Amino acid sequence: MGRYLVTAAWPYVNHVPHLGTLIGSILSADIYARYLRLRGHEVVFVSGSDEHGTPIELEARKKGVHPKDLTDQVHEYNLKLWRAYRISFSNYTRTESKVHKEFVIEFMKKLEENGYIFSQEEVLPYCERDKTFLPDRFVEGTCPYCGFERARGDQCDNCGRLLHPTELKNPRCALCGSKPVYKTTRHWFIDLRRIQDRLLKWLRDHRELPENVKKFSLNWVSQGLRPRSITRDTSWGVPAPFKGAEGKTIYVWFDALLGYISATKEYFMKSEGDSEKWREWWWNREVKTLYFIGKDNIPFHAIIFPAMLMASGDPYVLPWRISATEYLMYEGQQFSKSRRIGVWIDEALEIAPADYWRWALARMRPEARDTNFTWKEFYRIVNSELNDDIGNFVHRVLTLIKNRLDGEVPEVRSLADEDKKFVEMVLSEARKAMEELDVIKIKAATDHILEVARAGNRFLNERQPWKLLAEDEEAGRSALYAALWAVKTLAHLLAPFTPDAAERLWSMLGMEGSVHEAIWDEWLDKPPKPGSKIGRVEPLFTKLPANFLERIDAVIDEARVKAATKRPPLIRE
RNA sequence: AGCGGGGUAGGGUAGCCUGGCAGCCCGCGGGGCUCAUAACCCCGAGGUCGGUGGUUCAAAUCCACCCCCCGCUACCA
Repeated sequence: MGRYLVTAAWPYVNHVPHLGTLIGSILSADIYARYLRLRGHEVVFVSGSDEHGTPIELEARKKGVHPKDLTDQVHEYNLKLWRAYRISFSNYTRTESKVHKEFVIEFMKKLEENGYIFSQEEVLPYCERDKTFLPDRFVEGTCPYCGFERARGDQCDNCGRLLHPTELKNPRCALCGSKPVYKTTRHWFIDLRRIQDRLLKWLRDHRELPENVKKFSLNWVSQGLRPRSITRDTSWGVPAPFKGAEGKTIYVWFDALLGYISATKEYFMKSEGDSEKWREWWWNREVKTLYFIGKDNIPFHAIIFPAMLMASGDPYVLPWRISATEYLMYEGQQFSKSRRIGVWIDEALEIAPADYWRWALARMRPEARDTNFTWKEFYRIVNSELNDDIGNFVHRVLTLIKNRLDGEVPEVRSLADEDKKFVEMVLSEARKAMEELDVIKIKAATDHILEVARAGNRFLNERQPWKLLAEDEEAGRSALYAALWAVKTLAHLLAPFTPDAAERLWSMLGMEGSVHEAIWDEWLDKPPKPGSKIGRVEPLFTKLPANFLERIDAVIDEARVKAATKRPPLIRE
């Protein structure tokens, strides 16, 4: 038994998360956290709302409210959504929490004490009308290379050239359109150069990082790290604790990354009233830490975060595994809040239950390349995989036992050879699912779950227990017992993926307790208990209506309307 | 432009590290079964493995160059 700290990237709460955010970090992490618990490990699973930063400040300003009003509402709403999606957080907190802010301040002071912080003057674009410094991408203008009129200060979206805001012709503030001026300001930097060698060695020797993360990071670090600014001229955020930095805040990324630690601290404070216990997890080399993120986040988790931990001088455990997904596309396009492309996770729940989304998104998890979410694929996964393959197999077996054996799990002296062979095959698929999960191949694991159901269907067709029972009762009972064993195996395997359905199946099987507490290492090989009574049998899943795809536009519209009424006022459209 | 990832039947994917008849799911065509949620099972058709060149007895797999998609490039998060 080990200790695992599972983390999911913190959603940025300028809006409700979309499906890509869900599978990219939080749902993947949840499936994994559930899996680890089912393997008997001690798990702390944390995440939280990422609240600071310019985009939220501006969004709030646009709505005429304080940023905290906005993030209060979105945070509370997201909490409800995570519950609805059965995300099994130990703690889902926020960057505005007291524990977090204090932690960040202490941590930053430590970096300064250790000599990793220095300050330097910079000349940055400033909007006098909005009274704010503008991040590069908030300066718009005409691209000096291709003439595109809506080029951003960091990059031209038309020709792809990297730009600097001073290069833009007719520069203007992206918010109000007025011409920015340049003002001198002082910022504080973390000197990553001093950690470069340690970081390089750590990356090189790392055996658990996936290829894509490792290569990318090694390459980046070997090219030489530069100091990185960690303060911003804004009041929205964690106050920068450095001497002379009054009125400035910590750059949102550095604050958010430390949330993994502060969330753990807060968890033990809340659950055990212990404000020191977090160190048993973070200052402990035996603890394995996992990070579930999207591919755009690799540098922050594989370079900057470990660098910060090293620079602290404290014995922090460095990332053990970082699972970076590619992107989920929506019908061939990027999800986009501003262009209203995609489905948001509250809207999704108005279309299908959480279990269906959890399974479908796991099946579409972009593990190797960007993956396209299509309604056609969603429909196929729900109707043909969940219902036809899994749900119907379960239903076949349970109704047979209900109708032919009085709903009682049969006593079988010894399984017939072909039944034994089938059970062995089922258990071997379960082991394969575990092997895939052990290396965080979540999608591949679901293949083995489906294979159990498919093999089960094949087995029923071949053995025809309904016929056997009439010809040779003992043989029929043996076959049904084997089939039931497969159903029980499915209940275990489905638990991390479709927790509600797995639990319902568990009780249909007449099992006691919760499937989520049945540790696989102890339970998976256990045969169904003869004599126990099958509970009320009902379909595990139901299909999406046959005309679902035809009327998908209407379905989405209805879902949007319904979801909108439940949203807090500041994010209602 | 540089760096990382990816391109495999109509769609979704495995295989690539370590070369040996290109595997699986959906869809499609045909058949079977009747326990079950109009389900399930079997058989079949469908591939210039992004392109070109090379190494090799043999290349999806190794090498070189090129094309396309995504991400990052240090002030979006």
